[in-house]
Amino acid sequence: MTDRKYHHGDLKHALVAAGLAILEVDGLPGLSLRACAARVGVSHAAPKNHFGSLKGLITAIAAEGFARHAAFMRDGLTEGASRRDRLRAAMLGYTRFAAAHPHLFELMFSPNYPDFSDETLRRNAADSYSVLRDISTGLDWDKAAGPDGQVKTEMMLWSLAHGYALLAMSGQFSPGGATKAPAFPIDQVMPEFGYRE
Amino acid sequence: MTDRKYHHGDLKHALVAAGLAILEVDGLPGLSLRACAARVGVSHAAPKNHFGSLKGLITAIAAEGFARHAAFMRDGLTEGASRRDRLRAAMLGYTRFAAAHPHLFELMFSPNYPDFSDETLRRNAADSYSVLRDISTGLDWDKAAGPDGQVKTEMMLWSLAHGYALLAMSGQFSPGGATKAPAFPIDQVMPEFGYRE
DNA sequence: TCTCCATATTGACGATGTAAACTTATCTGC
DNA sequence: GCAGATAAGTTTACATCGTCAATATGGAGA
Repeated sequence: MTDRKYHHGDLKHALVAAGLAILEVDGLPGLSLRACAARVGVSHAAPKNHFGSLKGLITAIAAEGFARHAAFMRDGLTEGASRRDRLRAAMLGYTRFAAAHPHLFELMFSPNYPDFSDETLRRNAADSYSVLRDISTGLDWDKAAGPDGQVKTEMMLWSLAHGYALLAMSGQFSPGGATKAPAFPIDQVMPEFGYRE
Repeated sequence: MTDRKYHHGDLKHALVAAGLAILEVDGLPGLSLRACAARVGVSHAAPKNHFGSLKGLITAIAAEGFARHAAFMRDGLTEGASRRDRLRAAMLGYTRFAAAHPHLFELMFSPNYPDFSDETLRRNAADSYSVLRDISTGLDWDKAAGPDGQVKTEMMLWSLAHGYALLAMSGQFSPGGATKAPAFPIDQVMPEFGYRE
């Protein structure tokens, strides 16, 4: 059992971890199959056996990203808090995740990179979406009338969080420079709702 | 004066036009310096003289994209209509542009590709933003109190439009498939405002 | 122990962005 | 009108990337 085995043992997870680490440091342009393989200490063609192509690896990374995204949002939700506070906490979690991991966030929602028909990716993305969905049930606002009010409320909250996250990320809310934080966090840019407890 | 001149004459604009055309057909992955050069009928290194690098060409394409984006939004704004209608028209214009030119829209807001410190890009983006800004002045809603109410209103509207556009574009609002249109257009997912005419 | 097969390696190919050296046409000053 | 300067395009070359085919390795089951 040498330090450098021919069979890695858990190359699949190791490559995803390497990809996540590369994203944090070099961003999307630095993410390549060869770079991930090199970081794990494996030949450049090894990833092909586990993920068919670059798209496959990126899809796996995106799936892991959605899992972390959901966990990030759930982190601020203490069960006892009011509905109002929990909704705000989830929205803040959404945007804070994007600010903390901008490149991963961009990869997750980039129409080109991941394969959105992948089963685990769909499941993790749906789970992440369900955090906002669960909290937004029964919110009262002017568009929430009729059988589609729930869907419309979800669409609005998700759009708001997603748009804010991306625009803040690309520096559009801070004309002085992309590194500066936006003037107001998202909970100061949300409409008020009536909360049926 | 042959048909095939050594000096193209207007290569800079021709390359941007070629890039836009390639985007419509092949999307972002098909956009490359060499592909644009080939489409114009010029050697693969010719673009280097006008744009320093791929980032330079992409920045020019994004700037043109913002100009078209602003025009798209302004198209629905008839001067006589009510403020309420104009706001809705601008929001619909925002999302419809993204639906009509998804790859260009993605390029415009991708944090990696364009150089957001470029002067014309900043100017065109600011002009595009000003369409929403102008319409949203003086809207009454619960967060619009105080000296920052105007900024918060702009941030909310922009975030809402942008998030909706991106999520709809990547098929997140239509679980059946990315090609299907979302169930509700954005004007049915917006909060109501008080309008000070 | 022997065989099968998933796993990893090596080498190669075409495509891409970029750089440097070179060529061609247009412009400028006389 | 002409000669040098300069802008605009070409050619060649190189490193890197994703992908493929052929090969090597070692563990699992008989």
